[in-house]
Amino acid sequence: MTIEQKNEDQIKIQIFKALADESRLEIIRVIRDKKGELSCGEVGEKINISKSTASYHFKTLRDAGLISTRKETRNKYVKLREDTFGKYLPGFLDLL
Amino acid sequence: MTIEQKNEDQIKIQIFKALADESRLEIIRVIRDKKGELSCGEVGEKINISKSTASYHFKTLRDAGLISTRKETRNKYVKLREDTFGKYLPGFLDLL
DNA sequence: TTTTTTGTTCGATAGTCATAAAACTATCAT
DNA sequence: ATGATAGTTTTATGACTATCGAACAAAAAA
Repeated sequence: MTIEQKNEDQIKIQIFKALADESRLEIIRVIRDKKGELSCGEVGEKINISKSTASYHFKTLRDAGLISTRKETRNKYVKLREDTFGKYLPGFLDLL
Repeated sequence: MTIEQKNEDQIKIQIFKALADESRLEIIRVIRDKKGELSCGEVGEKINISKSTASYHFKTLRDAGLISTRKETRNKYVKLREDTFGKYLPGFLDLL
C-alpha cells in the first residue's frame, strides 16, 4: 500500500469518525435543512447541547472537512462543504 | 425526529464506527480484492494483527452488517455484504 | 466604560475502543 | 486418545471520546 493510499485512508477515517455520532448527524441535518446560513448558537440550541459541547462538535466536523465556518462580527456562521460530501459521500446528504 | 429516524441513525453510526479504523478498512480491501472466498485467518495474516484482534474486528464488521461469515469445518469464510454497501455506501467500495 | 452576547479553551469525568496474551471450544489428523 | 489447527471469549490496559461547567476572549450594546 502506497503512502498516498495511507493518507487517503486517514482522511476517510477522520470523516467516518466525525459522522459516527448522533449529535453531529443532527447538526448536519439542521444545516442541510436550513435554506440560508445559520449561526453555531442556533444550531446548538436546536439540538439541545451545551455551547461548549457544540463548539467541540463543530471543531470535529470542521477538522474532517465536512463544514466550514465564517465569522461575522459577533456570530459565526456555518455551512456544509458540499465538495467533501460529494467526493467522499456521494448521495449521503439525500439519504440522511 | 421519529423513532424510525433515530433507529436509522443508530444503524448509520454503527456503520461509520466500523469504517473509522485503519485495520478494518484494510480488511475490507483484502476481501474486496480477493476473487474467491477467504478465511478469517488468511485476512488477519495479510494485515499482520493477532488473531484475537482480528476476531474482534470481524465481529465489529459483522455487527455493522458489512460482512457475513460462513463456517465450514475448521475454517470460517468471510465475504462483503454488498447489500449493505449498496444501500448505505454507494460507490464506496470502488473508491476504497 | 461597564455589561451582554457569542463562541473557544481548559479541566475533570465517565465511558468507549483497540490491542494482545491466555484460556477456552470445536474440529480435524495421526 | 493425542496433538495440531482455527477462532472466540476473557481479562487487562492504555488511549481516545463526549460531555459540561467554569474561566476566558472578542466584539457590540448600554
